[in-house]
Amino acid sequence: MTLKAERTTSLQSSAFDTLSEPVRRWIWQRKWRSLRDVQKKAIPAILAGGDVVISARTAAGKTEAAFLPLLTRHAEHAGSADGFAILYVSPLKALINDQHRRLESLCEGSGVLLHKWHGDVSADAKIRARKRPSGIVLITPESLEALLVRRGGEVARMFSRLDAVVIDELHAFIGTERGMQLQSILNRIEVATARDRIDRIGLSATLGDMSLAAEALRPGKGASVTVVEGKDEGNGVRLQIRGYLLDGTAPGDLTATTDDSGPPAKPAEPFEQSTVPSALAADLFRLLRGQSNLLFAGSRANVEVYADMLRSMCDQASFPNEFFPHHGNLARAMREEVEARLRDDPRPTTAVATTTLELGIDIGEVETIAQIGPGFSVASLRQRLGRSGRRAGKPATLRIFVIEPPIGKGRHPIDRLRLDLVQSIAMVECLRAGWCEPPLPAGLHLSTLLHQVVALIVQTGGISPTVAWKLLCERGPFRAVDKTLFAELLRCMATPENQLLEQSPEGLLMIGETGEKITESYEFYAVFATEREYRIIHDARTLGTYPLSSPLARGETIIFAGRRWQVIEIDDRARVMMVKPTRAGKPPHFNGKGAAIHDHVVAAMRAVLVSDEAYPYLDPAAKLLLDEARSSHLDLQLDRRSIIAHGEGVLVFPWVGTRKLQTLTLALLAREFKASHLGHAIELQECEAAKVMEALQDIAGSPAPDGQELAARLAQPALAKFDTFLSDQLMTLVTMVERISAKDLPLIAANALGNHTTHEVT
DNA sequence: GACCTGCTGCGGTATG
Repeated sequence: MTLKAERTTSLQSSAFDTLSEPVRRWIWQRKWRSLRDVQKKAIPAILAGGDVVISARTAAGKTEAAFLPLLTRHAEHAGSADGFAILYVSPLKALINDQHRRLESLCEGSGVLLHKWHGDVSADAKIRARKRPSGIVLITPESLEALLVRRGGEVARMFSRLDAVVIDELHAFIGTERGMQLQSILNRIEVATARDRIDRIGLSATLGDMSLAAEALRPGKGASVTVVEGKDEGNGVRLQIRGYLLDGTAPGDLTATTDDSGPPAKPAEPFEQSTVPSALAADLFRLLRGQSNLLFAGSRANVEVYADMLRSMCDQASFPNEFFPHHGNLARAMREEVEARLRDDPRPTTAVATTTLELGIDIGEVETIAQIGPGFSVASLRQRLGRSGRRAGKPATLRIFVIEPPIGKGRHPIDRLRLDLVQSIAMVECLRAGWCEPPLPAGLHLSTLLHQVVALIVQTGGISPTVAWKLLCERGPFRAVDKTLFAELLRCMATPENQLLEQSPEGLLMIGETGEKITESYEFYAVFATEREYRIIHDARTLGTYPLSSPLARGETIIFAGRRWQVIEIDDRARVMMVKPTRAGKPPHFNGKGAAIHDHVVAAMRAVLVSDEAYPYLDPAAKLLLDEARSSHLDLQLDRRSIIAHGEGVLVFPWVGTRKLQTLTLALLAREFKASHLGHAIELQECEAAKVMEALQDIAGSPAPDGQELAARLAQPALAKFDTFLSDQLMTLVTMVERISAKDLPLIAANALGNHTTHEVT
């Protein structure tokens, strides 16, 4: 059979035949042999009309799966200039630039205009698009917000002919402030154009439960969304977990360490960021050098430490460097250099990265993925794994490197349980079982609702409170906010201190003095909070940014952008730090906000400790560490109890996720225990096990509290961007709903009691 | 025990 005949056969699918002539011609020109699985499924679904979620792994052709049928639908209107036809929303400017390149020829062939629209696009290009609105717009949520706020009067004209909205990386929006804003904006567009429903197409990574993505695409009506899932066309997975101890110790020396005489041990301090076991350093160098990889180091500080270490190992061995840091505080130009080298340069390259390289930016194919420690979610483990194994016949390869504290006499039970290793195994097991974290249940999102009220007032010029509530909360995404709470929020916004809004004599909400001020600044459009930062500059080149809250002194040294520097000048007014190269350097310091591990993962950890399953993907050192963990678990009798005496105090293991652990800790603090949460356990100082059991039994047997008292104990810093405008009462309400789970408290306490009877603990 | 993302309209000056 000739090549052409072969292609004719495989392209003669019914899906292909339903596409418009220019779209089919474009596919021929690309010399595609056939449509990908996800495209064949998505085409009929999108041509039928209605909302669709398209889910498949990175690089499975989701973009074309959406645009081939959408352009077919658009064929008869092509060329008209009385409104945009398709709105594509992306969380990243870089992705808009990638997609513009991908769609250019397709749109040209179909006679459809294609507009890029984000902060780096010239005002001129935006004005031209606005004057004769037509075709496709690729835009960010923030630019879309700006368009609605600044050109409120033109919204109806620009979008009245809108056929569909495409949301890329839908999963990245779910459960976030930014996602709430996007849902609200799309709803505002539908209302402004008097359209009941404009079709939405969501492009998403595969989630454990796709109904959540459907609900995120069309809040309240998720059941009406068609979900299209692409078959995984991957080549299998190679997984390994490798164990390491800090230098001077070896795993497997358990007998010498169960001696409980002497003072009770404290858990090992978290490792100094700069401490990398020498065996781990040597293995990373040996396993990664000579090919292209991604090394996820866990934090920006660790990215710098590992990149600096591996670069100096290249130097010492007289090899050219092939390890480069990549994180959010590095200058865009430096990050793009690393991305371009991965994508286009034949030289082997390892990017040492944070989550910056998890999203869909085009970096081509890498051989292996490496990760330091268990990480924080199964979802991100899955995203990372999808970055390798895309070449024919090559499996995805992932190695997790786990560091455990050294063996010492009378180790703390927490250390003896090797929880980082156990968590790594638990996460891999969750991944293998096809589970990953669902997004958090919707919170109140009062910060973003406050923002949307201000934006809506500016967009419309004035609106009645009832209409605003119906639009934003009843029809829009802020479903958890009833009329009473909305009225309280409005009152809070109108106080003399806030002055965000005022009410006209006719009862319309109007913009207040502070409202005017904050909407004048371009900083208004984004709903997520950001830290203020210095720029770090060497020889007129910006290396990146550094938080104002971790100031450095003149003369201090720092590892940054994969090199070592000394601060020579600081300009606080201009917020600039000048640096020069030097030989010494300490790791940089960024402020993390804390991670939350899901209940399901912690339950899986306990299952790993209880079972005697041998996991084939453990290296010998990791096997020994798991043996230690299981022996310790038995030794501490944690198979039969969850409360153990330790020194002068008590340890409680409820085996629940971070949020519930935090809630139980608060409840114990409220009962005057000196409680603090520690890894996956709660430590209570200077108390007896029997007293703790009594308290837990009482909590387990009492009705769930409303959480106000517990929330009042917790610090309530303004976390979300507009929290500073909320009253104490509203802030406490947000804390109750979004940060603790009081309704589960009796169950958590019962869990912590396990199968104890009062006689078991002495 | 963490990470990431985004930005208008104007006035100034330089360049063709």
